[in-house]
Amino acid sequence: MTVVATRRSYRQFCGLAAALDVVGERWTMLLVRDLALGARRYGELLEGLPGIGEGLLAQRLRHLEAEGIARRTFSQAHGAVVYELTEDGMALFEALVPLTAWGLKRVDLDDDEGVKADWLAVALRARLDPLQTSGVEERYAFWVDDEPFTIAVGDETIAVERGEPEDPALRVDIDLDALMQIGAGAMSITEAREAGRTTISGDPKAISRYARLWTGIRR
Amino acid sequence: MTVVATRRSYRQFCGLAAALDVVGERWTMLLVRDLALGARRYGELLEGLPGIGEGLLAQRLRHLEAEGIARRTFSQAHGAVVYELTEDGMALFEALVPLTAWGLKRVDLDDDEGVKADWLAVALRARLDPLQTSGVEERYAFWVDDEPFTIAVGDETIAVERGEPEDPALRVDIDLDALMQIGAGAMSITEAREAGRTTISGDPKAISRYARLWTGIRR
DNA sequence: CCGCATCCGCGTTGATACTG
DNA sequence: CAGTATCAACGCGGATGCGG
Repeated sequence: MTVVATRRSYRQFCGLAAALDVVGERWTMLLVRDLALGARRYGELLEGLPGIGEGLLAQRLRHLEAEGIARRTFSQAHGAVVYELTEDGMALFEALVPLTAWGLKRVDLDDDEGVKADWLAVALRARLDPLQTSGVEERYAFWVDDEPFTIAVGDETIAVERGEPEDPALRVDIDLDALMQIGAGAMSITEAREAGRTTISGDPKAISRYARLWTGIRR
Repeated sequence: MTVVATRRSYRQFCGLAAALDVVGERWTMLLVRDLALGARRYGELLEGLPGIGEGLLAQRLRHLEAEGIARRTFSQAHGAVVYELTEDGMALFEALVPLTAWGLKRVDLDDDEGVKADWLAVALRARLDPLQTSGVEERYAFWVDDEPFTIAVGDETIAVERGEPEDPALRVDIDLDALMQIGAGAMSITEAREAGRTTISGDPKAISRYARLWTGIRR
């Protein structure tokens, strides 16, 4: 018979240790990252985490469910079972953004094996500062190659999702390689613009509000 | 001979994955946390991370060194080799603060009787610097909610134990939540005082000696 | 004692095969 | 497609050893 799974715990009276007791094991935080961009099916998650064992993914999902971080629901849109973050799971993702920003400096540009637009959306979110929002509720269309993303801005909140927004206040187009180089600090936005790698179109005031969101980027 | 250790990597173009490639393995983030409180000796780190294998600690330290997160130096003050964070290591610690804050909500306040108090004593001890002792032998009463601790100070020695001291030189009162927030950097001691979350009473000179013991804490 | 290196037993992980 | 079962390989924790 199976023995009771004695989860390994740091058992320290500390917020960081408590967080790591819950999401410190391999793949768990990346799973939260993938779910942060929207509801995902089991197969989509597998695809987004190359190298994870199938059994391990099932185990991690059950754990996130038990901890109230993710939720298993039936999606009309997908016509199938999907996993999505709870409110607390979203709060966790927000808490991971600074760590993501720190790690961005260490991304290996020459290792584009397995580049995915989704991961860039996360990187995108890590570079936008919710405190710079103007309070205006609006959405920006952000196209990376032929992949559309929505940047939804509200009062001190920013969400980045896959898909095209309705009624966008502006539209940004950029190719994947340029975005990678900008994110890693290897190219400035101005250089990308001059090289025709990116364009912005829309209401100038919206562009001004949008530009203010960016942090830690060479203009 | 042993084979070259092929470090396991997520190999994803993503800031979070890159960060976890560096500090995602077991104990590593907690090690950064402990180093963030000031330079520490090998033995002190071992004491602050109960359960870590001794060999593993050495391995993690070498890794943090190679990644430019920690530095191995000789400390005049300690009279021994110590490890300390680099500037980039400090930036990493800052990036962990929101995750710590998220995890604080999950710290089990109603943990089994002794466990809570024992870990509290360890956490307390980790933030006091024996080298800052004045040489005066005295004891401080440290009350967390309704739980009394004794901080016994001698000549470059500090011991923290459960229970109420005889003849204390001063008395500190603080509520558990405030103490954890201070430890996580989410609150300064001054803020806690102004909010009436903590009080110190006793001989002003003893208070001055006591205050000097604290390291790596926002006042 | 302190600061590690080495070895061993076991739990966790990764890849493949299998089932409804 | 959404998982489960199985097993080999790896990471980890504990004990031991060893020079300073």
